[in-house]
Amino acid sequence: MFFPKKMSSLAKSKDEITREEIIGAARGLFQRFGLFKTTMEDIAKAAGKGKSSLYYYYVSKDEIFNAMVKEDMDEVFTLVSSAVEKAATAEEKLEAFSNTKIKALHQKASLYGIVFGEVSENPQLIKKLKKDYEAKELDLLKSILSFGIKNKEFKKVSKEDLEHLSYIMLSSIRGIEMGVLEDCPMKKIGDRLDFARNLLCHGIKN
Amino acid sequence: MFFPKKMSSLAKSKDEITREEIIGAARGLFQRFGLFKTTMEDIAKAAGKGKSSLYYYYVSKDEIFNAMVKEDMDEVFTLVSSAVEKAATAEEKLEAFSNTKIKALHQKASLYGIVFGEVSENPQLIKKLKKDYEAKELDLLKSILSFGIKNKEFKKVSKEDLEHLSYIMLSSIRGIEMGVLEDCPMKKIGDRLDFARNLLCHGIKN
Amino acid sequence: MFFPKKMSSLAKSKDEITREEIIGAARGLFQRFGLFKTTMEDIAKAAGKGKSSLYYYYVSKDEIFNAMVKEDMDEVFTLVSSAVEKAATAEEKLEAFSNTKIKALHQKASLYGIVFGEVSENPQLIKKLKKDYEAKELDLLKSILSFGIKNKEFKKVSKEDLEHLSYIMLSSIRGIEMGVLEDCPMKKIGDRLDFARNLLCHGIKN
Amino acid sequence: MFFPKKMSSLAKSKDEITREEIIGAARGLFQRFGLFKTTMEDIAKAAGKGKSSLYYYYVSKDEIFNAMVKEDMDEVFTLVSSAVEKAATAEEKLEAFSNTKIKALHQKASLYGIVFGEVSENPQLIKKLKKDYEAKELDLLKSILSFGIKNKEFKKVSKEDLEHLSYIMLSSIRGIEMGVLEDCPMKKIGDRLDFARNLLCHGIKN
DNA sequence: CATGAATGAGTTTTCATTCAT
DNA sequence: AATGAATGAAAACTCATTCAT
Repeated sequence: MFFPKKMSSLAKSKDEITREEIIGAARGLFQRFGLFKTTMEDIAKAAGKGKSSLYYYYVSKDEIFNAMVKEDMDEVFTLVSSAVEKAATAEEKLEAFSNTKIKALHQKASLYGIVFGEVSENPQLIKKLKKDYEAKELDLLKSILSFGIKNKEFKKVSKEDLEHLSYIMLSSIRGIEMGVLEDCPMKKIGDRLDFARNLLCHGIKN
Repeated sequence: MFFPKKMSSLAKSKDEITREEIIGAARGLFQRFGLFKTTMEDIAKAAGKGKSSLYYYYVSKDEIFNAMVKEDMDEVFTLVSSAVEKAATAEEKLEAFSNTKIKALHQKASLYGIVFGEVSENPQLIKKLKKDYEAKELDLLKSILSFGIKNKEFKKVSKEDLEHLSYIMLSSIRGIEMGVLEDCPMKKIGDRLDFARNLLCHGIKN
Repeated sequence: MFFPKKMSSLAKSKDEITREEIIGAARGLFQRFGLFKTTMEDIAKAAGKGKSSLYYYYVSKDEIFNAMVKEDMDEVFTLVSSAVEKAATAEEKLEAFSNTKIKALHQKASLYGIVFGEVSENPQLIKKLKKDYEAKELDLLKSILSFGIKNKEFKKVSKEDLEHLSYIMLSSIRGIEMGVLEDCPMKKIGDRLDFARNLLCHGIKN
Repeated sequence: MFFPKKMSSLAKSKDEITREEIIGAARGLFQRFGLFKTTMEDIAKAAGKGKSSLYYYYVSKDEIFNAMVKEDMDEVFTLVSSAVEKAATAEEKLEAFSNTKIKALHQKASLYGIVFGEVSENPQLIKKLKKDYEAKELDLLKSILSFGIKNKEFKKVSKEDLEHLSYIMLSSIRGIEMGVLEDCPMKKIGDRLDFARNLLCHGIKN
């Protein structure tokens, strides 16, 4: 044979594909109905599989839930950070950050219902996921601010204040994004983020 | 009988007292375990009543939940707005707003689990509650800003921007408050809110 | 009122009656099909109740099972020991012992399937029940033998041998009774026990 | 190929070897957990095979169970009867019988959990196995007694009484052996069997 | 007023078994 | 010869809710 038995890491094994299918089916349900109101029956039906087949791939409903959350978080972060990288100035980077994220969240509204909200059977796992995700976003934000300072776009601030500042920015962005949960139109949320960024820059820009 | 059946609005009828007892018992449970994980059995036990007695006072678990949410929201809002009223300057009012709210939320962490998160059987009701609450907070914030402008503390802004601004402030405050859910110590959250307020004022103060 | 609220210990509360009904319904099933093959559905149907009602009275299937075993054991023992008491001589007492027990077991064949056999979810409990029951039977048997010795019916034996002897007798009786499980007709088992008792009193050696 | 497909009855075909492996793996599980609590998954894992492979060799879980029981019974019986054969006197034969059996059962405690206890899906099969086994033991015992009578070790008895006697002896031995199930130490059970055998030869009456 | 009793309708999960490869 | 994948059928257990008293 020409091909090795172990596929290259890019190709997906059949097992992986099925797992993805299940997660995919679950996502829509979890987003709309939440963890508790979504039943295995629902997921199975949506995935076009037997209920017990789900248990062949995942140990429990909770595991499906957690797997989905992790996947979504990773995806959003990848999108956001690559958009940030492409932007030239710090201000543009900030814009990329909030704009990309808000767009991604639009599709993955689930993340909010999850990130704040329902507690899975294994809350520690979700909490860790959340914490890790936040830490990554925070680092990204800090690096943008540092870049802006080096760049003379922003005022120089103490290391401590940089910490504070980035945290507040992240929180504020999240607070505004929350509107997603309240069916606020994307456009409006985008405007608000722009406004806020603008506002913030007059407080911190050189 | 000497007393009229309909008591004065201040005095509580026995019925009202029992309803409060139930809500009170439910609150602790809902805060700790959420809507779904809290059972009627739990509430009944906590209230020292028979399970079926709860149905004498409330039509369903959902109704208990909604009643509790409303009560908490009202209480927090009353606290916040009276603190705001007492403060002299706009900046002090803003400080009173965030400080009082954060203190109140500390005790009623439930509100966040609820405000974003679990969807009750009757999501419309909770959504309306949320919307009303937000509207009230928004009005309060707008009035503070208006006061500050009239007061010459803040730059004059267009009516439209006032709208935007207040909304963003509210969202940001909420985002920062979110830390409550992540077991962030009160002090730290307070500091962050101070920092943010400060920051904001350099962008909008005269 | 004339009657006290707390009924006399003889009268059964409605709750107790229902519990008995459930146990009664379960008994037939457990005897025929064993612990695992008998489902809560089966028991509920047999008791003329809803499946979930069973859970109102008993925490789990295992609890029903254990309750039944205990009840049966107590009943058999009461029957046996009162029959023994009525008999005059030691040999007659031994006869009463085995005869009464075999008759009782005929109706409660369950006990054997249980006493040796299926392991409930909570094996410790059943094991304790078994041990206690055995200890009571052993005491009874020892007292019969002692009575026979004092009576000059039997040879005097050391205290240690008395212990051994009673244990062996009990085990042998049990071994023979085991035939119940194999659908051996009552009469045959009775005969064998008579034969064995006889044998025990004379030996087979030249 | 040089060798015929059908191997001589001593050599084991690969198929037979695998079947033995499966039975071997199942034995430990069945002994510890019983028929119902042992899953095909467990057996497969223990056998180092895929779950579905078991079905290539055995039609059902029940068949595996029955095959194991049969194997164990045969093994124990072979051990016992060869030990009996080697003994010189009838009394020594009786001793060999009970001692060898008790030692064998120590390792195969399963047999008791099975012989009395769980009912497989196909109870007739197990019942037949049990009956056959019992018949063989009974014959062995009868032959020992006959030998003893011919030998003048034992009193002459009618053919009918011989039947009775051997059955009772078998049952008694089994009853005492039962202690195995209750974690009674081997030594103690051996002592009891000795005591009983002794007793049988002398009687207890004056 | 209050509740003990009862339950229907679900829920997650388990597992022996099948079948295409 | 062997098994990975898939599943139907059932099981134990839960819980909001009803209702007679």
